[in-house]
Amino acid sequence: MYSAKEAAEKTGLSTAALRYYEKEQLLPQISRTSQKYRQYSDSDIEWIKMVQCLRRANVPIQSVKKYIALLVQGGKTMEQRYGMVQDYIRNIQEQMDQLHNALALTREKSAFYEKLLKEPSSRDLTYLEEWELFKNEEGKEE
Amino acid sequence: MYSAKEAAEKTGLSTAALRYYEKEQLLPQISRTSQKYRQYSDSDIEWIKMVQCLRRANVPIQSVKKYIALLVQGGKTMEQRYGMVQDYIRNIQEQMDQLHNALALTREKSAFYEKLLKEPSSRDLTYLEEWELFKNEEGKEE
DNA sequence: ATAAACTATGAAGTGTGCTTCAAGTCAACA
DNA sequence: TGTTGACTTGAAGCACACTTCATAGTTTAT
Repeated sequence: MYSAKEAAEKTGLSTAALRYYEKEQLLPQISRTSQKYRQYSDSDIEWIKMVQCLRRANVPIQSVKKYIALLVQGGKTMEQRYGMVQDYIRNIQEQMDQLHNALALTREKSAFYEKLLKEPSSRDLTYLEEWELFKNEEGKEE
Repeated sequence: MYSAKEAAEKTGLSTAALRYYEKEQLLPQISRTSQKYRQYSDSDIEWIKMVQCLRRANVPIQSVKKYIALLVQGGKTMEQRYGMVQDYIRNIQEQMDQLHNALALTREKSAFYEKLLKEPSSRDLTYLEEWELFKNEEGKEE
């Protein structure tokens, strides 16, 4: 069993965030010592890590809450949960697509700068000139 | 040249968002018709799309603003901009890692549900049982 | 035994990124 | 001519995800 502080250290969340998650019902019942202090079990920590994993994929707290509510309701909600998980997967894939595009753009920019930084003459480019040059570079790729 | 509404349609942003971006100095000077209405050029639209690309990669507005301010200052800030782009790249890669993890988790969950949904007996699982089963499944993967 | 450190609670505050509102101007059509 | 409809502005409002604060009780170390 872990204290609030230990749980925070183990998960990388603040104790305030852990309390917030609990209040928002993203966590199962966290047991208490002598009716006062929270005690996080290993299983609680695991659960929190799962929530964190979803949160890092930008799943809204309300959605996680809904998923967990269904989970607690048990087996009869399995189809619904399956549906939610499918939505998560689609959403994550879409985000990866966007990141993929942004990575391509920034890598092109990076390569562009690397090239220009080798030519001292390019130091006097105005932003309009740079923009035009960059757009031409982009065009070349395909 | 495009009106506010047309620019909004072309970019998928609202006219209010376009004005907000302009106010926050994420866009170059947008020209005006007869001292009043905005006119977006093709080049403006391109610029907006670049901003959108960065925004979709969760680059904060203040960071885009800073990058653009450097860009306008010209060639002498090229190293700084190069540095910013490197940071963007690292950040995007980190986000992709997180999404990768979340995708793995959700795909496992999905596969788990697909298996369970084939067995009518599993309909009566409590969430604790499901959780245990799922954690065991996870362990198996490696 | 008392200070330092930790925990509790509810309520209020914060930062980000827009959206919505209020109040007015401008252009075009019926 | 007047009434839509698109545009303008600044200001206020909102959703989200926490964080911080004020206040108070508990535990631990010296």
